[in-house]
Amino acid sequence: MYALADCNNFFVSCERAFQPQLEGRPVVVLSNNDGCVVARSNESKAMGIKMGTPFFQLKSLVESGKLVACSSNYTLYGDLSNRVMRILSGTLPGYQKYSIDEAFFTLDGIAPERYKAVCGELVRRVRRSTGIPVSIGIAPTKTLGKVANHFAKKYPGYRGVCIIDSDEKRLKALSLTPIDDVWGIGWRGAPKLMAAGVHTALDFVERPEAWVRGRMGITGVRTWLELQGTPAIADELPAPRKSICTSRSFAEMITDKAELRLRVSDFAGICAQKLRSERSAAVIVGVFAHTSPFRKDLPQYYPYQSTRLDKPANSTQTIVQTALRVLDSIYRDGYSYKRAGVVIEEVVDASAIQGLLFETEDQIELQRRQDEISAIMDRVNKPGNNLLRLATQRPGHYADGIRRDHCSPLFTTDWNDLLEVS
DNA sequence: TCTGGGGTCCTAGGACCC
DNA sequence: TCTGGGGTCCTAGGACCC
Repeated sequence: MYALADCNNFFVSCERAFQPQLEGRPVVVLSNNDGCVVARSNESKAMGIKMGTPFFQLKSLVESGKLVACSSNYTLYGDLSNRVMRILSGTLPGYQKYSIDEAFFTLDGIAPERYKAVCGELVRRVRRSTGIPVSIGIAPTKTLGKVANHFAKKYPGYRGVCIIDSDEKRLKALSLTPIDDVWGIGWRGAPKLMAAGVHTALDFVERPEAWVRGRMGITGVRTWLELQGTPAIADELPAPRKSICTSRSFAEMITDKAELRLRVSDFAGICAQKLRSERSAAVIVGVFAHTSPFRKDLPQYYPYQSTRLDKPANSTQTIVQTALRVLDSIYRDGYSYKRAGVVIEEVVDASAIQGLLFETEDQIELQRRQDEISAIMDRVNKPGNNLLRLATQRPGHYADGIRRDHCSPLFTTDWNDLLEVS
């Protein structure tokens, strides 16, 4: 059996953990630049506020006190996520992190009659220790675990834990689950299914496999199997990432090449840091820059280009230099850039890099020095600051240039700022 | 005026091989 | 007049997840 633990309204719950006055009030958390809604409390969901709503459409609600809006504070959320996951994985076996706020577990070694008691106690302990409400769904497949989790969240009677462990419960749950709530059925697929008369998860599993295969391919069949109770989604080993991307929208449009180079340097520097933190190296470095798709009155430009390194690397200097070279080749004057990013497209194990056939002593020595400098940067810099940086990078906090007018303090990780001051 | 960021997997079609 | 069959690999785009 699988257990899926999922934090309720996670970003909102993180804000509430340190601002209890937000409890019971309609709250939303906004994306970077206070752009749009990325998390909602139950109260703001009940007001009809949708995921992705642009913040400017909600300003009057906030100004009249009917809604509280928080800028996103990912340093805080990341820290609370670690605390929650530590507690969960200390008790349940088979930990597989799925996202910042949810993880799958297996229940191997726990007697089935104790599932409810063990998970119920865990829900209470996470709440008590971190302030974060979490729900647990238990079922024979991951997709059914998601279904069970929905019920655990929606109905207080479950006290945070819902189990699907019989065919009777499974079919009852599927009949009560709208097809667009099913994990794996996206916003494009759901309308098509509904047009074909499939409105609930039960309608879906009653269709023949060939019907599903023809319309939705192999991924649809997997979801179909999982809903029958047959596992079809593998347990992923914690594989290293295959690509890494650091990108941001800008608070203001950028029309100046020098300014754009500073931003791209920052993004490349963060990519290099991420690579080193997981002992990986980059083979392909790509850069994109976008104009705003919402400004139909301005000329649009969406270039992306990448380049292959002679030898995989993860030093800040190499990644930044390479990214800037790519930027120089795609940059065109006369456009207002709203967003840019650096993408590492091929990630390899840093401990197994092959040397070049005709590499000179000088090249080897240069790389050794760059790696040493990067190692020092990693020791001094903490997530969210770049105290030690290249001259092509911007001074200051990584969040500079990102609008966040409603940001909470770094309640749990304020030592970053203390270090910066010292 | 104002609209996020970071991933994975699958598929179809083209290029290439024999 | 008549023009094969069977593979692999790569890529771009679509779909999905949070």
